Amino acid sequence: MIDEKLLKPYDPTTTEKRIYEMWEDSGFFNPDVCIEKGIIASDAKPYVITLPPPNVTGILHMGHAFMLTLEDTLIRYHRMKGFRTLWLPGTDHAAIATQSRVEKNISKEEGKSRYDLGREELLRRVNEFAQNSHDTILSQMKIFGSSCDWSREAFTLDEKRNFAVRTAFKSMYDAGLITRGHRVVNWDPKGQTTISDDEIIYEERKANFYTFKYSKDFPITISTTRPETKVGDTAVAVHPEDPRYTEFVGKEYDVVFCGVPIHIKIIADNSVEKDFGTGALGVTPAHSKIDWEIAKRHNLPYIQVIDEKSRMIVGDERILGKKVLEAREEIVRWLREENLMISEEEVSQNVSTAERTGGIIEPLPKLQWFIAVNKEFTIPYSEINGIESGSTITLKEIMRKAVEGGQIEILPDYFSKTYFHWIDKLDDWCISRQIWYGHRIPVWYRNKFKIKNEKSKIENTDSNTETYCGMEAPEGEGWAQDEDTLDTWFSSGLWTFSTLGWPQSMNTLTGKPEKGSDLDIYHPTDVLETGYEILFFWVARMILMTGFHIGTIPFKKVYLHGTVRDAKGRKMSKSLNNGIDPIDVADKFGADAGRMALMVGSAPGIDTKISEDKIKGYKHFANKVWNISRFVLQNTEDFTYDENFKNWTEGDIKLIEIQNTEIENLTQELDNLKIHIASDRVYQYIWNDFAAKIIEDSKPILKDGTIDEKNSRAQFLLHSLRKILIVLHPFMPFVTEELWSLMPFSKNKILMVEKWPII
RNA sequence: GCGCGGUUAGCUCAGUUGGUAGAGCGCUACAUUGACGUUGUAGAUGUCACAGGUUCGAAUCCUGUAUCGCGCACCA
Repeated sequence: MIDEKLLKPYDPTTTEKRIYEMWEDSGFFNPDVCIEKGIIASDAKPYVITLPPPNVTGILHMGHAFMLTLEDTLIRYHRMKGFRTLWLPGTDHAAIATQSRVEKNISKEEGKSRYDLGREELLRRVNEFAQNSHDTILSQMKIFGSSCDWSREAFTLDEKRNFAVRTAFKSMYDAGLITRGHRVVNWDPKGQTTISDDEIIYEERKANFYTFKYSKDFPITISTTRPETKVGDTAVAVHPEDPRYTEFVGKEYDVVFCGVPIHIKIIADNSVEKDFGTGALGVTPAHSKIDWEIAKRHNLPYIQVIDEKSRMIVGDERILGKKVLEAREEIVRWLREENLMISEEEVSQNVSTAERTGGIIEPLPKLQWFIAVNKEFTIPYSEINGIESGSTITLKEIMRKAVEGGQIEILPDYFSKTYFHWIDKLDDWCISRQIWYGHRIPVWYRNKFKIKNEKSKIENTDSNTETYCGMEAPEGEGWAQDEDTLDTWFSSGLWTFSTLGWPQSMNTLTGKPEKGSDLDIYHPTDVLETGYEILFFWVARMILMTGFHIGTIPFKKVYLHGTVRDAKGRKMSKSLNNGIDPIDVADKFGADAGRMALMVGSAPGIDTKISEDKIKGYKHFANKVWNISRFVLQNTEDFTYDENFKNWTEGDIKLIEIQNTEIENLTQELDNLKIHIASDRVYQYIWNDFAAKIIEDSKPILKDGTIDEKNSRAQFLLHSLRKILIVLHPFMPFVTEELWSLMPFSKNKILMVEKWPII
């Protein structure tokens, strides 16, 4: 008898939740359980994906749904192929992103800042928010069918990961790769923290380009878009071979610039372009990275004239205490009044803004922690091609060699060029942040160390300051821990191995993981599937961290998916209100339909457009599969499914061959990570070949055929349906699992762990 | 400035070593009360951005141009 469910159209909403709970109860998301229960062989090859942990900043969006779909499809496929398949889930504390989000809420609702609340209370609020986000995110992931091993779930800020972070920091500190130093860094006045170069977003804006002289008697004209910084100038740099200026090189001048006495030395430096502006550059060492470098080369002093709140800290009532933009106007007015202004020109320029807060970056000299990417060290153990154990290398070389040597393959491959290009230009990574939510820097100071955020000009590493880096606070009186926290990408960089038991599972003698530990079995992981926008932030940092700490690679393949856009190709955003909520999609069309709509035709690296029409099409498809199943069952009621049936007609043998080729091709495409083609292929076969042709042709055979013909065709339909449900399952897990449970050939087994057809 | 992509049917996009152009959606006509509210069959629409070159043969390889986009840097 046919189950009554099948007589009605497929209804995903009443099905999907029940199916997910059944999977979860089975325990088969955990590869170790699969081995225990004999589902997979105990010596099966592992297949591992570590989930890029979603930020606990709110809810999942369509991009997350895309990521989950691609990964779940790969995971389900490999699980069915008999791999020891692990999909390790987790969430990311996302330091600045989360804290600034909560700060924004607090400011809006209570009008308070983080300093009003204090460190402890703010952290309490952030943790509460993070917990809520986490819970929402997990339930959303389940709605999309994600078959992760929840027993191994991790959080970038939990205790185990904190232990890993402290361990990692200390060993990089001991190797001399993490250092503290005074440099011009990217200061975000809005977020009140430094950020790394990669967290800057450039916005093109119009600006005035002023050309002027410091004073009437000053011999050289200079240009700038930021006159307010000129009160901090200590030199004018010209090109050594610029005949216009050679006579002045080496001379020094004292001038009073808008009430501020400044001392300017004329220097010659190769970095100055003769043809830009006047060919002379006013050097402001404290507020420009380039100028800082020039100043270092020429032993020039630097004078900080802007503070952490973007206010002037020098001058008289005209500029002192004023915001930089106001001060700029004052100085421009003064230049005009004094007839020092030569010209004003409107130019478009890139303004540096902070990714998370939108604040305009103010370069400031600050004492911060850095990871030195160009500094040589000895790597004790290495499995990376081209890097010998015990050789002297740099972190940059680890990042380069791991990809260059072919151990890590990036898809699409042209992104490796972008990757190398980025490495070439890479500078030291500033890892300290003046925010409270995150991993506290495991360093303690005593004696002359002054807590930051005082309005002191420069904190320094005096010889009187004792510095201690360790896993725990040092013994003795008077130690104070560094107030700062680490860049969130520091902990994410450890993600593939910190989630698998590092560092506890490392054997310190061999430098390798203990035999039989998770780290030993499941690392390196197979595929890192993530968005191309975090290639540098995350992918590169994981390669760096894994190479340094365990001498190997974090993953073998990097699959970079594109950005999910709306039907018109616009990014989905709150302000445009063009976002599609993946949960609404699951409600309205079913998660299966949403998954297919995201996958089909979405090649790696290419942005993908999604519309309700496309999703609707795949809801129809789910129902089509439902109806195919009903047809097959209804028309084979007089026959019993025979697993070992041999008496095929010649016509059916041909169809089986075609079908086998089809499955072979599908398998190959999945193995080659061509998910966008594989998903379309399975759709094409089921609808156009199987439903439209084979089923139509079966009607007369089943009605008027000979006994043998009828028998063969009925068995073929049943066998085909079985295979169709299996090969469609990784893509559309819910509807296929539900149908499977209604089939005569399912034998009460779960489709999720059924064997992929071997041909 | 350095680097990387895209340009194929009305729309969204495939096209895997060079061999007479593909899919979905949409459109047109016909059929169908049906396993299918969500069906089937047939059909139309392409100088594969443009111009050269290599080749027996180019959407595919090379050179150049246009145009859209992305990354990095500069931003005195």
